[in-house]
Parts: sequence; C-alpha cells; structure tokens
Amino acid sequence: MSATSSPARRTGGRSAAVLAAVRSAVEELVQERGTAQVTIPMVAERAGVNPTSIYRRWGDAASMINDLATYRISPDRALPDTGDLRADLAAWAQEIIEHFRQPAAAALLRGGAAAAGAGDSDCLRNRRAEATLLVERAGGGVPVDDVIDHVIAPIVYRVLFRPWSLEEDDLAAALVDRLFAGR
Amino acid sequence: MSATSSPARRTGGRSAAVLAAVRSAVEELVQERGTAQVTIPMVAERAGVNPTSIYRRWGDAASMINDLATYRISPDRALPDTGDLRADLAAWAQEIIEHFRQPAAAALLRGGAAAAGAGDSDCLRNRRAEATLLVERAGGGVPVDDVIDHVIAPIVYRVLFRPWSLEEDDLAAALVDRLFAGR
DNA sequence: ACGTAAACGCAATGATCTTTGCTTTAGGGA
DNA sequence: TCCCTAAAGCAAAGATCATTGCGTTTACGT
Repeated sequence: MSATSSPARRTGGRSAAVLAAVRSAVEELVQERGTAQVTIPMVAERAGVNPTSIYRRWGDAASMINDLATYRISPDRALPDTGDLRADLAAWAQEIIEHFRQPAAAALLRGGAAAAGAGDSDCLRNRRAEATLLVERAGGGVPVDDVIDHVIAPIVYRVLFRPWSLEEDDLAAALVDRLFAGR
Repeated sequence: MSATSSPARRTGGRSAAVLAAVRSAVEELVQERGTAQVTIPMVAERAGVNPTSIYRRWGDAASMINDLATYRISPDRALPDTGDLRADLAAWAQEIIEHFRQPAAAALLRGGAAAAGAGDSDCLRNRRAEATLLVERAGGGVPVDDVIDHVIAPIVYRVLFRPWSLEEDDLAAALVDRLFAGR
C-alpha cells in the first residue's frame, strides 16, 4: 500500500471539455444577464452539460462564478517601466480601463463587488499590489492610497455605475493629472 | 369627466406601513445574508407581509433592493450651505461617509453595484444630482464629473472593497483637498 | 491493455420561488 | 360621510431550482 496515494483527480479529457464549455457559457451569460441572474440550469443548457455535473463540482452559482472569474486575471504580465512614475501610472491606468471595457470583465467586477462584503474575495487586490510596486520602484513620492483613491476608484466607479463613460479617451491621463496636481 | 384627474396613488396608512416594514426587513436580511441571498418570500415573512404584495409592487428582489437602496438617504434633506464651495463639499462628503459606515447602507450599495449593469439603475444618481446643485450654486469652477471621480468614487470604492478604511476621520477633507489642488 | 473509481448523464423527488384570479381592506377625493 | 378603487391578503396552480440514487462512461495508474 502506498500511504502517499493522492486522491487521483481527473484533469483532462471529458472533465476538461466540460470545464471549458461551462467557462464559455458563464462568460456569455454573465455579460448578457449580469452575475446575479445567472443560474446553474441556465449555464448547463448553454454549455450542453448536465446540471448535476455543475452542482456536484461547484455546489452553487456564486462559487462557480467566483472560481471562473479568478482564472481570467493574468497577474504575471509586465508592468509599464518608462523610468517616469507619472507616465507609468498613466499607461497602467490605461491598461486597466481597456480591460474593463470588455463587458465580461465589467460584469465580473460587479459580481466581485457584491460578494466583497461576505467572505474574503477582493478581486482588486492585485491592482493594489501593482500600484505599490510602481510607486516603490520610483522611490515613493505618492502614497499608494492616493493612487487607489484617485486613479483606481474613479475607474471602478465608472465601470460599475457609468460604463459608457469609460470611452473618454483621455481619462487615464486626466486622472493621473489630478493625482499629481499641486505636488 | 375631469381630464386632469391624477392616478390617485396611495401614499399613507397601510401602504406606508408595508413599505416601512419591508424596508426594515430588507435592511436586516441584507446585512445578515448579503444581497444575493435575500429572497422575496424571506423578506415578506420577516416583515409580516404577504409575498404577493411585494411581487406586485416591485416585481423581483433586485428591483426591490435597488429601489430601497436609492431612497435611503432622504433626498429632501438640506444640503450644506456655508457660502464656500470647498467647505460645502467637505461637509457633504462627510455626511455620505457617515451614512455608509452603517453596515446596512454598505450592504445595499453592494447590491446596487451588482444590479447596475442591466438597466439604468444607478443607486447613486441622487448623489450626482446633489453635487450638481452644490457646484452650480457656487457658480461652477469645478466640473461635476471631477467631484464624482475624486470625492464620491473613492468613498464608494472604500465602502465596497475596504470598509475598514472609512474610519479615517480626515478622509472627506483629504479628498476635497486633492480635488482643489492646483486650481 | 486492464481495472478501478472519478466524473458524467439521467430521472425522480422535494423544496423554493413566482404567477394569477379572486376577495377583503382602507386611503383619499367629492 | 359616502363612494370608488388602489393596494393588500389569500390560496391554488405553475415554473424553476436543488438534491439524491443509480447506472454509464472514461481518465489515469499499473
């Protein structure tokens, strides 16, 4: 007997196909109807999968959406590095704006906001870590909390409540301007 | 026949009592379970009201929660009026911060954020109207969008994702300072 | 290849949630 | 005060979601 026998999970083949189908279905439905209006039977039908399979794997819709949402984020991408903090922040903000112009990303942020109260799901923790990195690399000068308050927060507010206003093409620059005004 | 007969809505008595009971029940349940886990039969039982009454009035849970979230800050309250725009904005921001320190208010905002995607439900539209009033009364000088981006948005962000950071007692002043910096 | 069991599909069941027709209560104008 | 009807209550039917037992498929270790 091997005492170190792992539970022998299945990662490929049909299981992987189901996962992929479910992921696509969730992303589509979350865009079309919003996080709160997505049910498991709905996802199952769109994915061509039996509802029971989803119930057994995730338990409920919130867990499923949260699990699939975290997969979308790419924490390993390279950050802007021009040598100028102000330019770096502007480019970084622009990346984030473009990300949230995708309807699926915006919808998932809404779900994250709703879930943030109960539980420890903070889907923006990575953005804060990135801000810290940018500021510290430049030797400080701007508190990280100010970057959050005056660059990230306005973007998040617009994504949540005024999505059409994300299209203003000098938004990132304007936000960074105000952050640096009078310093 | 009087062509100018108004629809004759009922605003007082039993209707008002039902509204009050439902509001209390929603606020309690939203704190206890989170916006997404609140159902209409649940609210009806807690409020001592028939579920049908709620269905007929609001249609579904999301609309109900959003509606109650919108009107929780009385839209008719007096706004600060010191004669100085900067002081008025700081006092106004302070009111809003104190409002969202109540857990029920924070929970309702999360629900509003989740529902904001589909439809034009913006549970913060009253704040925008108030900002417009304050700015116009002072003869302009600060774009309303800037007030939203740099005063309201940071507050909302903190309510949603970093509720503990609402306790900093000079937050309102700091936000307004940055709004006016370099003008 | 082969065997084991993980994961899926199916179907029946139970638990909510939602809708609908009707009756009763009571707010507000005449 | 009286009348009209908006709004609430009640109860039954319908729809949808969630759970569970059982048989089938098939991924993975040997």
